[in-house]
Amino acid sequence: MVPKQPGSPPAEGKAPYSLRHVAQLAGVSVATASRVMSGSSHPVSERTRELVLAAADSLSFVPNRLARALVTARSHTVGVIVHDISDPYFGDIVKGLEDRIHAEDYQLFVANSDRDPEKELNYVRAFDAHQVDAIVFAASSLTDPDYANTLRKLAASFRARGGVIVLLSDHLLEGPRVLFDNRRAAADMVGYLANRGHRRIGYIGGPPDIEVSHVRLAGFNDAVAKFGLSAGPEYTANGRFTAKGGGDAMAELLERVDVTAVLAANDLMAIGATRRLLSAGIAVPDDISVAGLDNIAIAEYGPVPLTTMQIPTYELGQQGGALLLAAVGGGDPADARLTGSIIERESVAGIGTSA
Amino acid sequence: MVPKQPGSPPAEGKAPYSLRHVAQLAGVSVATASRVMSGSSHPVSERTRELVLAAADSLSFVPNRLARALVTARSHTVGVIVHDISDPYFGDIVKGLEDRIHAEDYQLFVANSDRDPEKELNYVRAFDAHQVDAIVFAASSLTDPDYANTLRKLAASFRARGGVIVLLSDHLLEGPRVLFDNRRAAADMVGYLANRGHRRIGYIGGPPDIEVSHVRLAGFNDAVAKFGLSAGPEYTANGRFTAKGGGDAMAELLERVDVTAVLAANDLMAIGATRRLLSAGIAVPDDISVAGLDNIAIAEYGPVPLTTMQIPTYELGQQGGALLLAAVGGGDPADARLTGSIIERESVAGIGTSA
DNA sequence: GTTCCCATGGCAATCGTTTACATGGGAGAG
DNA sequence: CTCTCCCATGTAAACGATTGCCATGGGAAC
Repeated sequence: MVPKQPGSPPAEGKAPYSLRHVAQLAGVSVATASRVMSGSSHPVSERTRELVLAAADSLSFVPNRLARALVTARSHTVGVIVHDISDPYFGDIVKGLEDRIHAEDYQLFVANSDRDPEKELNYVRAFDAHQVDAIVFAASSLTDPDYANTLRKLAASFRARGGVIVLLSDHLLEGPRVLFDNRRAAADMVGYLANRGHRRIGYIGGPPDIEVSHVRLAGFNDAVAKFGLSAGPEYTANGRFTAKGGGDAMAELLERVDVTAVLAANDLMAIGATRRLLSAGIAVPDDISVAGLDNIAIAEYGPVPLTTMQIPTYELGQQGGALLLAAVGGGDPADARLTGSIIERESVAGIGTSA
Repeated sequence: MVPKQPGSPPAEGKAPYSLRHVAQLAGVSVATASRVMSGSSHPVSERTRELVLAAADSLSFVPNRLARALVTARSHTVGVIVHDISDPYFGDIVKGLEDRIHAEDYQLFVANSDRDPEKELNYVRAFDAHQVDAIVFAASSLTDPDYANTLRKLAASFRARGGVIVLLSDHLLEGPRVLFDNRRAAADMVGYLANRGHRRIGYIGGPPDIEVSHVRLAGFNDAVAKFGLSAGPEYTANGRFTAKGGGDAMAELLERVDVTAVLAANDLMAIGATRRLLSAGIAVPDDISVAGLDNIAIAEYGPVPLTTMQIPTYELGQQGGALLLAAVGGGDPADARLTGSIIERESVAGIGTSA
């Protein structure tokens, strides 16, 4: 490694200017320059400060955060692991997270796990190697048993280093979490329908082997009990989480019971159900009301603009960021629980009221 | 700073184990341990290598990439600046980019500019400070003049350091780029309609002050000329880039000319146009065919499943990643130009053919 | 048995910061 | 006019890796 002349012009491939150049130009020591640039609490006279600032400015000095991270053991970076960043659900979360932490001058690494356990573990290792201050798991943990063990070990060693882990969904790891209450979301939506006079409400659920199906069904049942609605297994039908799945389930329901409203486990199914009703000559919402959950982008543009529940994905990310910042700062923040808000469009009508 | 006993148990908040620990456990020097762990070309005997590897493994050693970056002047990180990561257009790009660079062990920083010049510049500075090896601008540059100047300066100093800049859209900066050919996309879509027998094709354009409107209109005109279609200003109408804008423009067009097909500058406008036709009792595609551009998620679920053109966003990101890797490796990669592919759904019918 | 070479490994400088500790000097108190 | 004390600054040791250069030593060649 060839020794570098202090004061020499910056070489290609190296940082254009370092603190040494700034210090030299300002006629002070590197330590003093550092204290000015990093906003240290160590006192520096006003005159010197200005000298340094002027020097830094004239060189367009950009401090090397990696060097700083090396000594402070804080990189001011955060890594987030999502299943698929092209999915707006995660995109929104990431946006909320990024907005929040950027306000405190943190940078965000993004990783796509593609739901592959091996890939996800590698990202955790990579984040660890890059000394991130925190890792955010935006999605639920996977079910592979080897993965669970390895992840626990990695998490432990990451934490030993001072790393923070935040969870935005159900997860096998411990740590500060912020969760969306799916059960309550479904219940609230049924409550909304009940408040508008509906007593016979059907439920179109997703595949039984997916966690969120269960949770939302439970919420549906909660509300059925709470409001004393017509109940029974004949009021629910299942299908895949697609428009077609929703349509088929709707058809099934139609044969069994006489409902005035239907709640679908997600918007795609709600849209499918709406289609099916319309093509059977049943008016939505005049004959049957349809409500969804999730408020995906399509919801507004389906056959009938869909009344549904917005999942606060942006807030999920934002709250996650807040938790993370608190924890990195040494605090022990409490978990957060978020609820959705109902988006009223045109697929739900009232019964026996003017609404 | 209290001097650290080599071999002492790792302290809270510090890297659990460093190369020193590994070296010590393996009974070799730090230099040798480094050579093994980093895959250096410097020869190390097989026996020693195994010793080191075993030691590293037993300590679950994770090399500190920041320290490495400091000396090698390569951080193995990349920053991408998008307008809005919750927009699937950018989400797809980021996914393609991330997938590509992850294969070479690079990590990706993501930043949301929100189309704010000041914010964008700050991100560039932050990325620079974090020593990213490359910055990817996923969107077009903004128009603020101060921004342009400052950005040029920042880019120059970033490059002086050895940084690479890649552009995924029209941009004031120079550098390797990969572009989606909007002009050709529009032309291809018109060609598709012409090939199915349409001679009188209308164009619903976006606001004149938006660059992409112009480019797509130019493509439309290219094809009109090439295929000798009915031409004239009466065949085009403009509106805002929304469903309503498309509907209004469609109505305008309807009053002026008698067309058998319409191309809209984007899918939202195409959907709006379709709605308007349908509510005027004009069948789509039987009376008039409608085609869009972009293939947004809604395209499939509108009043009539829309035939449109898919923008290869994922590939845009992927190619960007490839260019970046080549450039970081010291190469001078050629620009790339991508074209879309037509997604045939149900909004276009043939004329005088069986199709 | 001597010389030489090359494979292997260690020493130490270095990347760009931060920060504990040392130091000098001026102001205020006595 | 001294003696403190504190403010401002500097010196130098880290942080955890990489790598140029040198040292060593065993085997091959003579």
